Amino acid sequence: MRSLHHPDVASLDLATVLNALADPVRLQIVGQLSAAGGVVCGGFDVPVSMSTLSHHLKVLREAGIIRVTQEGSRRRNELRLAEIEDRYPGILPSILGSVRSTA
Amino acid sequence: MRSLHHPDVASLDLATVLNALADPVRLQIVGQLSAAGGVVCGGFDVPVSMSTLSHHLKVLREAGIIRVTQEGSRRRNELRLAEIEDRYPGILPSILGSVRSTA
DNA sequence: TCGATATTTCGACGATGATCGAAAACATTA
DNA sequence: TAATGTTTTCGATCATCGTCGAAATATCGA
Repeated sequence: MRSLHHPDVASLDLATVLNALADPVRLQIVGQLSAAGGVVCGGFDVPVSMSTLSHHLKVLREAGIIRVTQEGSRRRNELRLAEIEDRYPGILPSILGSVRSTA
Repeated sequence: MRSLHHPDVASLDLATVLNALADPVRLQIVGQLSAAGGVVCGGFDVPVSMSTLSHHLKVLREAGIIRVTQEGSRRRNELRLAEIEDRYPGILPSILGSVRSTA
């Protein structure tokens, strides 16, 4: 398979990161990833088609928020929690906290 | 003058708030508001025209991030720091911290 | 009231984005 | 290799967004 590109932490852009999180569906996705410990694959509970979900996961990956790894015939998505915390301290935890209390 | 609408804290939407912050120019604006203690009016240092700046301020206001008050012939813009902190704890401080260290 | 200053609104334009279904690509197993 | 299940890509559509200049609105001072 074609290797997936994950931006280095140092090259992350704050506006890009925030933009990736500024969508209801993507907030659901990161919320579910956070709740499931980042182990969920394609079993997200989102109100969009599979192709649209794939698009959102790509946005999150290219923004540096999630890491995608092949696992058999599926793909595992996990939050890059520690890395983003290193670059933008506090942002992801506070958003995840609000996501979980709101959704 | 027509009274400016400011959404109540309880009616804020997380995706809307994040979307309002997910723009380079608007990040500059909130960064300057934070640095100036939220007292700056139309004297922002941004690389866009006056009408575009006005548009960005409207987006921030309608998202609930800033409060705009008339002050003579000018308008004062200030961050709704405490209110947003009450609704979404940690988000704005962490973003402001990253904005100031990046910009 | 008139003029100057500050800000917003009004089109308009080009770019980006969310969405879908269908088709293609990939990985596993028979 | 063929069949199956999972995910992505493609092409298209419709909506939203950032930007500008010009015109309109609002406020203050002479």
